[in-house]
Amino acid sequence: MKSNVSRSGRATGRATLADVARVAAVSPMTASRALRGASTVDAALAERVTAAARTLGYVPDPAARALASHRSSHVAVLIPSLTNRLFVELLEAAQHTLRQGGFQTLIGITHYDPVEEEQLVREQLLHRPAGLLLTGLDQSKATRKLIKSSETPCVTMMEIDKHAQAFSVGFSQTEAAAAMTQHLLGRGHKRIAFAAAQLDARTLQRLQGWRDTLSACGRHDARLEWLDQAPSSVELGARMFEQIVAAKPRVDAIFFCNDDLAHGALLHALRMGIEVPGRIAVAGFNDLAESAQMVPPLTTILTPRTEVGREAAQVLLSLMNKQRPAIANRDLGFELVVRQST
Amino acid sequence: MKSNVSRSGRATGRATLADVARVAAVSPMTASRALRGASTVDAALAERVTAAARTLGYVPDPAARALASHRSSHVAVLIPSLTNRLFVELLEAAQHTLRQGGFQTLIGITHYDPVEEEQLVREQLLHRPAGLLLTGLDQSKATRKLIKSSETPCVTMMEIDKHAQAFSVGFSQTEAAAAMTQHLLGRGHKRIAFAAAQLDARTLQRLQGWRDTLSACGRHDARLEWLDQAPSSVELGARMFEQIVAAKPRVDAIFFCNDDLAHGALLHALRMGIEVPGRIAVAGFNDLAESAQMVPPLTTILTPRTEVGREAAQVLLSLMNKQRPAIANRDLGFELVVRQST
DNA sequence: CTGAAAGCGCTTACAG
DNA sequence: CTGAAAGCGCTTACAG
Repeated sequence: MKSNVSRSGRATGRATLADVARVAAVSPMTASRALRGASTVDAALAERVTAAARTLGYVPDPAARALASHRSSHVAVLIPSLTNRLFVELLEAAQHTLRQGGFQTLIGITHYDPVEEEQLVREQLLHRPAGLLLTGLDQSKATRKLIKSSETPCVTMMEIDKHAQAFSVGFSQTEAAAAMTQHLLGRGHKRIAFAAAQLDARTLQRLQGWRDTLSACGRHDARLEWLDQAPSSVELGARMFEQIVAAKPRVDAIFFCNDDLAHGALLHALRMGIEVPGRIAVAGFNDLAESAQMVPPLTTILTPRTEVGREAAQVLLSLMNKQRPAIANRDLGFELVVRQST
Repeated sequence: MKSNVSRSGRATGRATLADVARVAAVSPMTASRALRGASTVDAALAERVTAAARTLGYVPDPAARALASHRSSHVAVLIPSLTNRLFVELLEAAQHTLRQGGFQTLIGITHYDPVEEEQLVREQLLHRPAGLLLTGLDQSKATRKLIKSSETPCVTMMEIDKHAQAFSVGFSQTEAAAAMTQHLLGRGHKRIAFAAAQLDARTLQRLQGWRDTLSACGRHDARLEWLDQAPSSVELGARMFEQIVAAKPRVDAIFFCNDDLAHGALLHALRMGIEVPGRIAVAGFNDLAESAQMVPPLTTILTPRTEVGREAAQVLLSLMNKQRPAIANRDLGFELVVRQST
């Protein structure tokens, strides 16, 4: 069969669409259409084409396709960080689903910075990605405009766009934080602090959920907002715990904006011999793998990041396939996981 | 300036090389060469070309370049897993360096399986990546052949290829494990177990380092090899710790093949009220961020994964630039970090 | 050192 | 429903 494959000076030796067409005795156009599953092709011809492609081991050249169609088989996934495991799991799920759909995943790290995000989107757009997966809804105006004018399908992950300006898959960060705060109140805690790092948009939404819930029952105290712009880490959680305990001795519960910080707090409590939850309760957010193993096991919010990554990729897949998804904004919810730390 | 940009029916509106050439009053070939930094171009002409490109905001079309040159601006990075943070840090460092070199990073997950790796390499090669970054040295014969015959530059990460069949950047897993075992012996521990999960090539090399060191002083006992093929996790570490303590009460130190397992062990010791290192010592491997925060802080091996990712990308960058790196195999070493758990 | 020609392998746009 | 022509925007290979 190799003899059917053209081999001019600059060719690669791989079977081309022209080879397939020749073997199937149709024009390259018909072969192209048949291989892309166009319904306008006669069934018998399509059959011959796919058979020929199979025999020749034909694989379309992505570069040629991209050049002619102005669309690649790459999807760019932009996440804030790879240090936070939340985003790693998001990326992993998205990558898996995209691969099954026949797309390659390009990664970009925004470092939680809308300006860097804009820069990355600009770069990616030059490569004409088939689609874009972004994290959160805090894109700059320029970013949105770039995407819109490029007509590149785009889905955002982790938050819900209530105004439905974009396709989004996520859950309500505010409601999740409110649910945790409500749980702490239900446990009888009176002075509930909120400790957060990084202070990205989602963290601030969690702060809002905590504020709203406590305000509603007259328990909000702005002095119990413990905010630090530094990146989140186990070590920072330990430090925050120590500071809060020292500065606000009457605080009886701390709601950390994520599990990493809460892990640090639990470990430091162990080190200082402070009883959790007896003396002070500790809650987290995300439910990372370690949280159930902590001493004591951590009460937290289970966030559906794997489902978010998968669903977002699925929605993007249908958009890239020129189909409008039924729901522009998918709310995947969250789950309060009560363990022994509260 | 927009008026200089060609706009036929199918064009994108972006400035093309032909536009640049026209403005610079040279041929497209000279423009092409000048923009790629070819030294064979007259300095004055090159200057005119770059000026024209700047004025027009010219950006080369990656698809066209790939189609004509059979080489894309993508580098595929294949790692075993995104669950193990070691590889995430490796990926992050490589991605960062590649981006600075003007390349985009495509990710592929092998799930520790040479067959899946082969499949991924095959797929990636169809897209004609500019280069390949692989993890470890346990590629299948077919994988090596595919890469070789495609003439794609390739660098492996994490291990050192002593036989120099490939370009590699890493360190000796065996020696690192030997150093830890030696440390435990030096602390006076007599019955040192080795507990491992996943059992990939690198884990087995660590096992070997432990075996060799103990055999050398007549202390090797095969019954103290606690091996489990399951993926590594904090939870599994806790379970292994419990099992070893129950089954082998005279074991006075456990060397876990990675920090995740060791974290689980330390947490479980806390839960069971077993004193570490008094009753039994615990050591890990990798030095993840949490290790210093554990109770007690974990003794472990600091592995240079960030440096490995960066250096490997750097070596690949020079290979893609047709330069041979000075050293085919870079040994980046490791560091024994002694804390309170041993 | 520079350039005219041809080609990479597809798809768009238009006819029929 | 099918196809001949042209084109996407670069680079290779060859001349000069």
